[in-house]
Amino acid sequence: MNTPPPPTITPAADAAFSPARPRDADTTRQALLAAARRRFALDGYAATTVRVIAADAGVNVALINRYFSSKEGLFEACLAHVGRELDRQDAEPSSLTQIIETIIHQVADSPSGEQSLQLLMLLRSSGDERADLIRRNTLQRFAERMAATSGWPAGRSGDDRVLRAQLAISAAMGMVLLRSSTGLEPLTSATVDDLAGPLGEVLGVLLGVPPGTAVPPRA
Amino acid sequence: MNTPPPPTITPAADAAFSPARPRDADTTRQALLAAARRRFALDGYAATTVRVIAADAGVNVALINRYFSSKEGLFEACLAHVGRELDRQDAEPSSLTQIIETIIHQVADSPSGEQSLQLLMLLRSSGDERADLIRRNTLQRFAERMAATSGWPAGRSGDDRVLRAQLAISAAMGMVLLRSSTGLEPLTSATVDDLAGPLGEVLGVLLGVPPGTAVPPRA
DNA sequence: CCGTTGTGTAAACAATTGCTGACTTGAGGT
DNA sequence: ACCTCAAGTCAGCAATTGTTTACACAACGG
Repeated sequence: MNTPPPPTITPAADAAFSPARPRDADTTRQALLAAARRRFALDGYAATTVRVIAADAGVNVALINRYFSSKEGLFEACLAHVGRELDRQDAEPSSLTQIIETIIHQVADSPSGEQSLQLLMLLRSSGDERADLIRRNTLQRFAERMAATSGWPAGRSGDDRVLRAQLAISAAMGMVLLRSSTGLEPLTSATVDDLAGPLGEVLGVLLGVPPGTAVPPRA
Repeated sequence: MNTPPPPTITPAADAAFSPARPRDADTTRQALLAAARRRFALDGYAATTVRVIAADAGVNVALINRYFSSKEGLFEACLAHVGRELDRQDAEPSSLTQIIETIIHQVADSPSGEQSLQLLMLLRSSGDERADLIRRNTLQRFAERMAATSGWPAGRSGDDRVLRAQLAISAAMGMVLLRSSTGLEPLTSATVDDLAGPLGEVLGVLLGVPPGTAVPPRA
């Protein structure tokens, strides 16, 4: 095959040498998870090879199969991690404007930052049924929590609120994806302050911020 | 390798038998382009194999290399096609609400419809420099045309208008992607009428539809 | 009628993929 | 000190990838 070198944005953690890595299974598991998460999120599942992940983590390839059974297993573990992280993030009930604030920070973060990677992972598919289920469930919980907090007055059906929440999520993820996968300017280089305004308006419109209530123009 | 069968949403055009396909080079070229476009858009570049594309088109694998030099070449051709199609689509200057109408129809179309596939292609990357350039240029033209038509009064810098146009595009593409790659409900099964409302509001906010001017609630 | 040219097919190639087995190596308990 | 077993390495397999090469078939001009 001659697939071009993966679109690696980040040349990977330079784990070229760790003079004497302590033999800790849990540490290497975390290293593999972190490396895999980044690669899967940025390059996609199919374009990511287990050898690259192992190299990023500074670990032997065989350990992926030892600790996660397969490439699929590693992918699922990444997805599960993102799910937990996303749940934890907005565990306590917060106000609508707080949620919007959170999302803005999540997506306006560097396109290759940890926050963005989490959202990107939810767009990546391995074609595996079980992995797709995890992904769908995570998105579903995310959307429903958002819909529950949305500020729509009575008269709007629950389904419509969930739909609008899902649209809000898709808008946020679309932005992150476009920023990370294409070098589109000025979008890619935009700062949080640049994005907070329009993004706040979009989320406000979708989640039903009362017309008067201005979304905080900047962080 | 043991990559699971590609996430093929569509089992592909059942080109199993064409009793006597006329030997027309141009026809097969188009067939390959159409099949490749669908696969690339829905499954991504890396997850799509040339053999599957050829099978979809009902032709031999070697013809891909004959007519497009390589898998990369075929991908570029798909991208170029999308670029032309997108340019053609909004060639004549139209009003802001017309543009919004067009986008709504483009994205609210079936997630695996031709219109949606075009947008999805712009999110797919092969890692090749030249292909990525085509993609970026297409997006750039698209965004700038949209920004030029946006209804913002003076006082807003040009850069901000382009940024907002790019955000509009990313929101639209995010929605299409989420609809096609996850089975998220009710988003995936939503009809044009369901989506036209919220989508119109989002695009209106980003592109500067004057507050009074209600976006047509439905097609 | 035959040959030439363009179109399509088949079989094989080298490279890469995910994965496995047998092996070293190291750390901790007694 | 030694022994044990988990942690890590290495070399290689079987399958799949993109691509190429040599060949078969159909149309068309002479």
